[in-house]
Amino acid sequence: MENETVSKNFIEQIIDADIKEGHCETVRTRFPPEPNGYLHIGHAKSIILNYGLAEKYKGQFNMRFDDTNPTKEKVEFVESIQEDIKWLGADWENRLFFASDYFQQMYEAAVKLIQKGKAYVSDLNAEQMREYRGTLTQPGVEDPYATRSVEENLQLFENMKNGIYKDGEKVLRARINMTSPNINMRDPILYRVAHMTHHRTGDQWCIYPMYDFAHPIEDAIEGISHSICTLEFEDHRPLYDWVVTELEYKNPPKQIEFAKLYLTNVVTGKRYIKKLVEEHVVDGWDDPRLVSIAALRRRGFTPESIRKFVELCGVSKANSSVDYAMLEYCIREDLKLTRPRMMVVLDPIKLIIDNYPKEQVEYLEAANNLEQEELGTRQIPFCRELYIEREDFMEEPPKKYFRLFPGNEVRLMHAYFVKCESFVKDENGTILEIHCTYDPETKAGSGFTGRKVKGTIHWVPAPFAKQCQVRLYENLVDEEKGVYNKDDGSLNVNPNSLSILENCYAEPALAKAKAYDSYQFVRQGFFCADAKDSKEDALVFNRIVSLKSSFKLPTQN
RNA sequence: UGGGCUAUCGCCAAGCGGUAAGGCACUGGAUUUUGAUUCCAGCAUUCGCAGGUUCAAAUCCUGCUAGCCCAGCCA
Repeated sequence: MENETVSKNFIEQIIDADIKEGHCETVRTRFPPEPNGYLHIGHAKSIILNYGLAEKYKGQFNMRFDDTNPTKEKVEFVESIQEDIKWLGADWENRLFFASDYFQQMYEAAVKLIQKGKAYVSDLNAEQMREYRGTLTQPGVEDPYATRSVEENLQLFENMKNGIYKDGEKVLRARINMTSPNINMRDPILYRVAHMTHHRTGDQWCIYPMYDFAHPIEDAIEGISHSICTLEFEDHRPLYDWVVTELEYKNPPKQIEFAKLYLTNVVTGKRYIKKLVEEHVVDGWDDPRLVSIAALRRRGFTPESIRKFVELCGVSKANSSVDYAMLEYCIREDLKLTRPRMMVVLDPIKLIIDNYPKEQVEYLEAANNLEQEELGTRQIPFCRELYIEREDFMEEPPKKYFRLFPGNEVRLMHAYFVKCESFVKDENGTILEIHCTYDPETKAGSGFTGRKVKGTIHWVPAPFAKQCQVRLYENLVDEEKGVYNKDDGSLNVNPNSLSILENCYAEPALAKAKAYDSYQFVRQGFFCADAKDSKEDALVFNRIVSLKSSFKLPTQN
């Protein structure tokens, strides 16, 4: 639609050059998670990046589970991950792969390296391995088993595969350079022994390839052109290239690294979230205050808003933390013209229209979205007793308060002008009810232009309103103190991250809200029916995000 | 103290030797049946710092400084 010229990110520039120079004919990307947890907003960046690149270059996007370590993986996660990616809209068509499907090829690749004299079996245990590896500043020392013959290595490796050895007893190492300044090149381990049942291959294998060996092979087998990963793998690139070169793949994939997406004031650490779940601070991994894909979905974020957000953030190699306000902007932007704007009173106070006949009810037609006519209209019953927002009335208003106060007239949205005549207080000074008179001539849609009124407030007809629960959210962690406690590294949890309002009143049309249905509640924000807890006769709404507001009550001093 | 990477507005981010895009946030002002939206205007003489090359440098060179990553038989 819009033809704004968006500058290309550095990855697109690399791809352009690769195509121009003939390094690759088609673009093929992949998203390769290990099924060991739930996906979060950071993964969304990678998914959308990889999928988007495939789309832009008319290539293909593969889904691949990097399941090379059975000690950490669960089928539960291979399911939730697929669900989340589908929801985000990244379509892998029929290309769903598992690294474990390539175990035989990886085994053969290892044999090939042994035959080339590029790999050997070592008996060093983990501790010795660490000692021989050296440190960041000291070079490593040659493995005493590095001199074994090809024949012996072949036999030993086969024994490893056949389950002759216990876990940790032997490993297969690449023969590269023990004195490399890059620790990853100091004869990295290619295969380890693990007598463990794999969630897909069962007990077929008792040796499993390491990431650095497996990943380039997976990419090469699938014909990936650009293997995009995060910055911490930069030091692994020489090894990645070593593997595809030694294995002599014809059009080897190219690894490109980008910076992860961090959001300000959110919790992403797995162990922190685990603790929050265990301590019941949050209601599971999909608690709406979290930023897992499941949590964002439950909160009411849309795939479009997440995609927009990732696009807005851009891609670079600079570590950065994106302001949460950017995410809020994206969801407001998506919902503002696509969702009905309804009236819900969160903190009710009764308003009685003294000059409106007691038993009378009239049905007012209201546009669902004044900026989007296609969204249609609805009928709202109007009668003598209404609820309005407690904060929309003040006995003694400050300057520039243009809501209800004694003697002032406001517009009831979609209805009439009402003027405050009196109010009732109890002995504690709490306002119990407000009495108004209405002017029949000011009916909405009547074309009345006799006078203007500065304030418009929302309302709900008391006898017809649906009582519901509304959940308001703030950051899970304290914005002032920072996410982590400086002393012990614990989380600075915000005690007000969740407010549950039980006594809210929604206009009748909201009774049909189903799981994930979202709306604008006029003057309050965007809300979504909670997928877990909202029931037909016990509605629960999550506030996705508030509306922006430049209104501030002057603080008394 | 080895190696790799990064530094452009409060937060992201373009820029690729010809004189600082854009978005978010923020600040005015107009319109408004949401103090929302929309609209219009403002928002880096300066690119981590210091030198150098050049008619010309955020872009090239040199030297610093700061931050991130690497010593799993994790990915």
